[in-house]
Amino acid sequence: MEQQYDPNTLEQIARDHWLANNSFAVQQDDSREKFYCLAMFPYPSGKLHMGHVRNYTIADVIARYQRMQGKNVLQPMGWDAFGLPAENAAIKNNVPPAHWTAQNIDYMREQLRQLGFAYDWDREIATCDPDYYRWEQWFFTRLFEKGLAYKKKAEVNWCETDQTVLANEQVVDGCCWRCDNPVERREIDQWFIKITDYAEQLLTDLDKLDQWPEQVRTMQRNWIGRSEGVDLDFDHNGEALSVYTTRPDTLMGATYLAVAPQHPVAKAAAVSNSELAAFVEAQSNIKVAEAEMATMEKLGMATGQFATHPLTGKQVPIWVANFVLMSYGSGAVMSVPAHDERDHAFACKYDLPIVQVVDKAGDEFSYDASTWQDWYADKADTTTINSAEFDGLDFQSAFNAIADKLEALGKGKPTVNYRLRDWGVSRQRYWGAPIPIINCDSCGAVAVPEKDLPVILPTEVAFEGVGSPIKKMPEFYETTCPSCGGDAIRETDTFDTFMESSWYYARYGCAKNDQAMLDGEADYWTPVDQYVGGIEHAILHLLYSRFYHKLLRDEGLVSSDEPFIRLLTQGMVLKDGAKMSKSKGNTVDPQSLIDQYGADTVRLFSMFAAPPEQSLEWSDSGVEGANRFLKRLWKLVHRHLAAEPAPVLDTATLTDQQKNARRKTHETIGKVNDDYGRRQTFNTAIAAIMELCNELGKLDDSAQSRAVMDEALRAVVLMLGPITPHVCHTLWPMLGGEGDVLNAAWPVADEAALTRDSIEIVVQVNGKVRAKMEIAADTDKATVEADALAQDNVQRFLEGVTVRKVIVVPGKLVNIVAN
RNA sequence: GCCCGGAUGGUGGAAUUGGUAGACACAGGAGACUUAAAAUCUCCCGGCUUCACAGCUGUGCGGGUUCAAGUCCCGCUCCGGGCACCA
Repeated sequence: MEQQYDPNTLEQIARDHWLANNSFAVQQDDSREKFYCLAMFPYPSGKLHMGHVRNYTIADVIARYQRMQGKNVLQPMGWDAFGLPAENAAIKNNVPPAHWTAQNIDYMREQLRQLGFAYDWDREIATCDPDYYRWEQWFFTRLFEKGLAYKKKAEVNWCETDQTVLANEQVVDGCCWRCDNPVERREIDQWFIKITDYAEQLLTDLDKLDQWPEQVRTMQRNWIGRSEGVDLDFDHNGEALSVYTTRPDTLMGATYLAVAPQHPVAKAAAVSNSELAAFVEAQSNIKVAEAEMATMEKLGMATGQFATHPLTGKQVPIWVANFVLMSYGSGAVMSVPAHDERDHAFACKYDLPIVQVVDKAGDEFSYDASTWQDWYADKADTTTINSAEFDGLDFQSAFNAIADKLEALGKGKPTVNYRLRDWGVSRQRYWGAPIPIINCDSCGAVAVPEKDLPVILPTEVAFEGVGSPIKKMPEFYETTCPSCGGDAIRETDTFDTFMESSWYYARYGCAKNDQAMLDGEADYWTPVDQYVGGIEHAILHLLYSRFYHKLLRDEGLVSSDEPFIRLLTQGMVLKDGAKMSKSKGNTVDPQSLIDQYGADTVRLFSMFAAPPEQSLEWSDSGVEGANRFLKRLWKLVHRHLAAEPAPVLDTATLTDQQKNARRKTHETIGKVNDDYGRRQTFNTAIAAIMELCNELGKLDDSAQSRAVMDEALRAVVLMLGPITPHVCHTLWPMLGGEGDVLNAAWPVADEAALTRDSIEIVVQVNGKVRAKMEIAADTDKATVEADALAQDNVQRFLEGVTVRKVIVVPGKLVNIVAN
């Protein structure tokens, strides 16, 4: 054994060994329990950043740990290869997105290899590969046939100067990021998938995801936003003007209606009202993003139109309000300024009437229409007033009574509504999977037949200015209708990249199958047992994937209901308290660290610096510390092997020091196992192993001490195996381990080594620690109490006061309450 | 604006079910080894008081519950994630 720890040499040898033995390739094996461990695949942006290193190290540690538990572990890797940055790079560097992407993939694949991740590279996929996206296209045509995909008008950010659609991130302060001209909203035809048909399932199945962080489930629940309310009709010139409300109990307090600027009533009124037309027009210059809508100034204008209240028959004015969303509900709301904060602010601003219809008993609940108070919106312990026949009811009774009345009149019905909107999958961009639809003047939208799939995206393209090259390529879009054979135009929009990332996890199960999207092996591997990725994906990616999995299930392609059994959401990597970014100039390149210290040190630090779910503050000196620990470990093993071989362990003859070291070893095994498996707090597992190593360093060199050391070092190497696989691969055979450490059995704590003769008890007086005492582990409660009271320092604090109560927490502490 | 998190020494963090706040590291200080430096090893290390024993104080801020609160409850502040076309 070399005296010095030399990561560069040993890491290369370990990786060569894994490569030569194809150590991480796996097949279906029904004789063993399967474990599918997956980290969110990267966008091939150029090179790995620290966030990737952290993400993939966490997943690799879990995969290797599960493998040592004897499971058949699949851990694949691939590339989320379509997306906007490739187009930006194409414009900037004049290189086609396909080339840029391929280069990045090659570079990043090599970096992942250097980090020693246990991937089955035979299953690698890149979403820009036609062999991948052909199945996505095929599946879309299936959804189209089932009526789950449809076309409708939807708004986009439009730059008139560049004649192009902009992504939200390309709109800066309401202007185009390239030409700096104001952006406007524009309605265009787009494809949607009916995720709302699955809203209820997506909501109720969250209850099954008991191994997901509660916060993610809460976010998804809120995002889906199920509400129970009533759809009701006001009458507008003989036509029904439908609104949805969750507060039908306040219907008698509805004093006006508010409609979205795009609402037909608003548009119609604007025709003969130039002021209104100008207002509606002016409201179309805001970015298509909810945050923008919520923070902009709430503005409105009267349409001059009136609607008839369904119960009172009174005329109420119809206003256009810029905060009413056309895409939510019917694009119109009834306004009850007395009991809704936003309506109240709006009514005060525009001097609209406010009628209180809900009251609450108690002096603290006095009503003043000029000032908003939170209780106005309460639903608990309230009574209806000013509501004619509906007076004197609580929330639920009023809700039911008014809903029943509306239903009887044929003017409304109870409805369940969702905040969730259908998934818009059209993108007016080049670098994405072409939508497999042909538009024919006589037949309409026709799906590309299976035999003609995939619709291949041309890759040898030049970016001349902005706009998608395929929209200027007749050889791409000129085609014939599969239905009537006449001239037709191919769809030139491409899919949202969430379409690719919503099912890739399943495709890894049968990455090479060119006959089917998914097969039996894919069904064997799915669902993913452990999914690891950034918290920023808590809603969109994870919700779309859950939806897609149910679509795949309903197509008979998988047999499970949910794609990811256990989810670990990792925090971000920070430097100087801020997210690493090129613009801040605070990036750390993992490559130089790997070159300097080796992959094991980088992996060790990533896992040690913080628990996975928290953000991680980068520290160069911390990396050095991780490296120092590995050097110490190497030295500990070297010293052990340089001495006489250890005799057989004889637990009966151990000294107290040896017994303590051995107990520490087995306590550590127990703790580390819990930290890896249940808690997934790898930082505390590493700390415990460090503590053990510090203890072992103090052992003398007697024969039985060497036996204790031998057992302990083997346990340490096994426990560190998942985190620092290269050095453990090297040390394992030196310590007499058989085979590769990556296949070795995970250590199990010896219960017999854990017993203690004496324990330390803390003694408090009035909750403050006054003494600590060492007592026999089997001391009875009365004796513990007596011993505690007898402590000198305890007596000092009991002088002149009376003991009222003594609380004994067995094995932990005694608290003496006195005054 | 709305939804979801977070805040503990000089720094990263630990304290798992309400029971010893600061494990394990980093930085710093002192010492050993060395001609010297690096490396390595040993010791100290929240603040205040104290020769010492020990005491007081302390987990973003203000209240509360409890024998006992970093942990639970109420009200704030600041920081971060998401908000449907960044991925």
